Amino acid sequence: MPRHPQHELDLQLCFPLYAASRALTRAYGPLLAEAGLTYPQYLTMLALWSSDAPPTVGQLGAKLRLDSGTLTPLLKRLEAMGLLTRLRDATDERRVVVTLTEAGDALQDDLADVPAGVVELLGVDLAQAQALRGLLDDIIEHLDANA
Amino acid sequence: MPRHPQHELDLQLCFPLYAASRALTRAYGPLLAEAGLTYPQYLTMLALWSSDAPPTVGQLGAKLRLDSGTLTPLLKRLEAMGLLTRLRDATDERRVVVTLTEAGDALQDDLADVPAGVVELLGVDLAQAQALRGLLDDIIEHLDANA
DNA sequence: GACAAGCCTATTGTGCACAATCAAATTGAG
DNA sequence: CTCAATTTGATTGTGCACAATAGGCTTGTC
Repeated sequence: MPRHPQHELDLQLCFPLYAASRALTRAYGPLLAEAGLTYPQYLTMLALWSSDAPPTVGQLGAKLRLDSGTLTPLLKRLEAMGLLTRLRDATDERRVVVTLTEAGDALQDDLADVPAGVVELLGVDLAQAQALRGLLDDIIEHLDANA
Repeated sequence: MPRHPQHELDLQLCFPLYAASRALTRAYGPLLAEAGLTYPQYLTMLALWSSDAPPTVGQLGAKLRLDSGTLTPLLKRLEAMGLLTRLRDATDERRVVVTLTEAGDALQDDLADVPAGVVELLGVDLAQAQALRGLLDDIIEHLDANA
């Protein structure tokens, strides 16, 4: 046992959060492999599918909380797959606008059945899922505010 | 908006879990940098501090749910820092036993104040923390069981 | 219209995470 | 004892994540 109770708490909170995130990534891996996507790539596509207008790399990064150092190579891979285009904004050449191709948009239909149910995959009921989401959103907001 | 409601759910559950885990890693980063540790290295040290006897790489991996491909280089870095030793088990030379050095054991005192309070860092109260832990543990178990 | 400040993306380097593969050692059946 | 199956850790290769740095673009101010 650790000599310091805070470390015990870390082992009981930080570790489960870390491990659960990786376990979910692993669980999705095989489901997404068919479409040739990794889990971060899938989350990126989700963010794009839920966007009203083609976002810039910066806007996408804000949504996913990822910086350009992570997003740029990831987006280049998705571009190489023909799922999106990366084009400089003509009106502001600092910006790179990410636009779904037809194939990128169509992919959400192919992946419609991938999460046969996240809730079943996670083994929680809807109330637990909502509670979890609420807790996680609060934590994200709190951690980012104090960053 | 996505055309498929499952994708909406993924965005509301998978993404927060993913983002919260990374936000926590980022939050610990500066605190651990003083001691020269990364967040995964810190979790590994926590696991070692809480072990009764020096574990093998495999046992440590089972505890942290990390495979040897991840643990081996991580442990080599901790060994290079003088925090632990990696020695073949004489009775079964397939096994590598990980043993804390005196410095490795002493480090937990240096880091006693690092999580000035995970709970405050996360911005949740104790009841929420326990609820979160319970949910995450269930999810980890469920995901691993169906792996 | 020139210039300083701030914004935005790319690049570089380190360190996980994991799948796939390999090699070595133990175990167990005959 | 012998050999095949299993166990166990290392190695290799791809793909995030992020800090630090650099450089280009725009904007606001004169």
